[in-house]
Amino acid sequence: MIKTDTTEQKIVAAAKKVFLAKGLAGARMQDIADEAGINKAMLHYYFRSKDKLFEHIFAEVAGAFLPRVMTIIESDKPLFEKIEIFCSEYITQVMQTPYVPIFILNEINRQPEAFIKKMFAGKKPPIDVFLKQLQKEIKQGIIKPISPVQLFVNIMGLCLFPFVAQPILQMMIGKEKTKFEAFMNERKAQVPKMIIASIKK
Amino acid sequence: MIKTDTTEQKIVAAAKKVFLAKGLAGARMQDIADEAGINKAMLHYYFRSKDKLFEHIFAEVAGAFLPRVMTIIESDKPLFEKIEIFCSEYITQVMQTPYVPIFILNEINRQPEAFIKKMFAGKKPPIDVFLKQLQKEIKQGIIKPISPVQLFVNIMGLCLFPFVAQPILQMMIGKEKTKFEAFMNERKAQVPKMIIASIKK
DNA sequence: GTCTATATTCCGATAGAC
DNA sequence: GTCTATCGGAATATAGAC
Repeated sequence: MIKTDTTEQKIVAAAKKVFLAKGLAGARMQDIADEAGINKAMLHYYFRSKDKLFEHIFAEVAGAFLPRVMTIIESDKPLFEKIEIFCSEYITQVMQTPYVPIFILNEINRQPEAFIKKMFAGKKPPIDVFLKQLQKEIKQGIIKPISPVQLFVNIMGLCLFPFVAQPILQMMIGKEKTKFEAFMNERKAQVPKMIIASIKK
Repeated sequence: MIKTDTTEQKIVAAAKKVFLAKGLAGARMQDIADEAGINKAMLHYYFRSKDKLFEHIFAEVAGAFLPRVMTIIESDKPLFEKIEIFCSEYITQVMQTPYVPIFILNEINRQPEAFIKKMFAGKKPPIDVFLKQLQKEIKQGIIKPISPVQLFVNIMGLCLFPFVAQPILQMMIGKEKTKFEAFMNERKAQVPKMIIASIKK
C-alpha cells in the first residue's frame, strides 16, 4: 500500500535530521523546512515554536534510544550472558543512528537542570534492577567486588565512546563508513569479553 | 606583585567559560561581554568576529588538552607502567576542566571537515608512536594480540566517557561535586588495572 | 492546510565620540 | 582603549490570502 508521508511526518523526519546534525542552537527553521520540502510557516502551524519542535524531537530520539536497551538489562538472564547480549545488541542498535549519542549527551550538558527535571518526572531509572543484580552476585561471591556504577560506566563507555569520538577515530582508521562499521563489529564480542574478564573470579 | 588582568585576558577567560558552557552556536557575544565585565564592542576590537574569537579559544583549549597527554604516551617507559601513569594523570588533568571533553567532541562533530583540515595542517598525530610500541610488544609475545586502535579507544573511552556523561552519572551517584570527584579518583587505579588485565598474557 | 508576505525580535558588527 | 548608539542582516514567528 503506497502511502505518502503526511506533512507532520515529513517535518518530524526533517527536524530529526537537522537537529541531530546541528544541535538545538545551531539548527535553523529554514533548514528544516527545506529538508522537508515545505514552507517555513508550516513548522509553526504544526509545532508552534522551535523549542516545542525540538522538545518533541528530543523526546522521540531519547525515548527510542534508552528503553530498548533497558529491556535487556531488566531481563532475568544470567549476568555474563546478559552483558554479552547487551553489548552486542546495543552496539548494533546504535550503529543504525550513530549521531544520537553525541546529540543526547550534548543537549543534556547544555541544559542539565531542564533535562534532569524531565527525567525525574517520568518513572525512575530502570538501571536500579541491574545494580541490584550485581550487588547480589557480589554477595554470593560469583563475581569480584566492584562498584555497580563503576561497572555500568565501564560498559557504557566502551560501547558508546567510539560513536561520540567517531570523527577522531576515523582519522586513525580511515574515513570510509565501512571501516568504522568493521571496527564496531569487532567490538561487539571484544567489549563484553573485556568486561567479563574484569569481574570474573 | 599585584597585576590586574588585561582586557584581553578578561575576554579570553570569559569567552572560554561561555563557549564551554554553550558551544559556538549557543553562545552570545553579549554573554561573553557581561561575563568579562566589559562592553560588547571590545570583543570585536580585540578579535574582529565571533568566529575568530571562537577559533582562538578552541585552539587554546584543545591545545592545552591534547599535548600534555601525549608526552606520557611518547615516553620510553614500559608499556604497563605507561598505561598506569597515563590513565591516572589523564583523569587527574581532565578533572581540572571536566567540561572540555564534551565541548571538543561536540564541536568536532559539528564541523568535522573544518577540524580535520586544521589537524592535518599541524604535525601528524603522535599516537603513532604508541601504536608502534604496541605492535612491537605483540610481536615479541609480551601481550595478547589486539588491534592497537581498539586498545587506544578502550583506554580513552574508560577515562573520558564519565566526563562526557557527567550529568547522567550524577543522577546515579548524587549531584554533589565531591561525589563525582570520588568516583573519578577510584577510576585512576581501576581503569589501568582493567586495561592491563585485558592484554596481559 | 498551505502558501506569500510581513512583522518582530535578536544578534553580530560598525561608527564615532571621548 | 573604551564606551554608547546604531546599523543591517538573520532568524523566529505571525497575518492573511487562497
